[in-house]
Amino acid sequence: MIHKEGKAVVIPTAVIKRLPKYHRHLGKLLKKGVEKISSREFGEIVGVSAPQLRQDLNHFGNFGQQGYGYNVEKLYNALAKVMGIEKKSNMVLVGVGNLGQALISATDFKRRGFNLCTAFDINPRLVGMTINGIKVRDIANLEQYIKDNDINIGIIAVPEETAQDVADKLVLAGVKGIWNFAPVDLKVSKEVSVENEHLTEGLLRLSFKIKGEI
Amino acid sequence: MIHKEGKAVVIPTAVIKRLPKYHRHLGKLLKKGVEKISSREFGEIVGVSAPQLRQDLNHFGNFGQQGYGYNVEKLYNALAKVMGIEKKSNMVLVGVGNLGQALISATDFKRRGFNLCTAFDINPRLVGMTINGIKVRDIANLEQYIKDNDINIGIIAVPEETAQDVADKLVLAGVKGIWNFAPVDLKVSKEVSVENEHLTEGLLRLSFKIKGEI
DNA sequence: TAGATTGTTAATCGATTAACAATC
DNA sequence: TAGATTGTTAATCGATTAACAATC
Repeated sequence: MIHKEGKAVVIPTAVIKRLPKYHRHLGKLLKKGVEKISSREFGEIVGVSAPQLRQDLNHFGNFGQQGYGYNVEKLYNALAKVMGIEKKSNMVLVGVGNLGQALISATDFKRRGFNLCTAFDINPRLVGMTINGIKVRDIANLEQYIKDNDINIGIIAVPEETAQDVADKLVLAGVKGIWNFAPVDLKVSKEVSVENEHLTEGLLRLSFKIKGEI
Repeated sequence: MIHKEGKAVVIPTAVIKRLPKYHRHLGKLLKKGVEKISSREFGEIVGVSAPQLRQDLNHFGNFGQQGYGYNVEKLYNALAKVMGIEKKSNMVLVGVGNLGQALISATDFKRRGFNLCTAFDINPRLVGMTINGIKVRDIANLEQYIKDNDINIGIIAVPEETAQDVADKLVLAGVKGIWNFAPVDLKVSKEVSVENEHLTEGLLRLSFKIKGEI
């Protein structure tokens, strides 16, 4: 629960969805050396209206300054804190197939405060290998590893059929969040958060837009 | 533009977002041999309310029957048609790095009416290879290939820095849609649709949910 | 026919935008 | 101080839910 001036506030889901985009663009501006930006300019960059941007940010605090705008670095750090990425999150990956290997090699989220500690697979040919500095372990050791290494996020990159099973194990071991790439709607106890990457859904939406707009 | 009873209707974006999920679950029900389903039962499965489900579907036609519910197969096919996947879409992939190779090997979207024809890369060590039956070609041939092979979707799996450049080339060659995996907001002419898979954004949302809900 | 469940209108809820006073 | 731009309230817009007549 977020608190603002002592009161508990529920953040609208629509706002939460936009925060990562704000953070990403602030990172780019920071890299470019931009010091300050107005809600109008920044709204244009991220594709939202200026009032919406101000509304969104004001759920978390008053980061701007009248007559000036927003300090890019300050806002960047504030949003990082809001999203809980100033302190790194430890993650494990389950499933070292093609997608799993791609995730091991991905650099984008490492830069954003996430730390992939190890990977697990059921395939004995993969177990023991080290890919891009990440050791692949036997899935039998999943629970113990999670408990011993302060892991709070599990990434699921296994086939559809075993995804729920892996999710159950992750929850049992005590992860707080699951980043799921299997095309399944996982059922987990409601203390655990799930974020689905149902890639094919994006492709179907694209198809709809193309074919529906003739 | 969708037409219903001769009138042009704009479909709310919120509805469009849910269609792929409906389609996926209908496919699963069909496989299970379920013949009919009520909006209440199906709503429970997909996680929306029964009235919302009926509202959503009625944007496209009256697929149900009072006192009976919906015929699973009929609805499945109707939605496939709505999303434009009864006729296969031809796609090309640009960027055969780790993620690109994972996409080449992905089976999920092949089942859903999408046909990956070939891949392109700039790296001479990859050009000429065949991965999982998909030939890797030199990116110099991108435009000609798209024009010659009735390609309407381009998949971008190249690094951030070159993504916009690739998008420009795809648009110039005449694709109608871009499925983008680079963490960039592409700028394209508005006749072309873009669907972004900004994976890290999902992870940041997950982090927010975990850290924000203490 | 009676029971079930849709299709659809009206009511509610939530999210976005407009407007402007506060203030740097 | 004057100009700029925020923070915030009120108005509008869009999406969801409730309710029920239509009908299989």
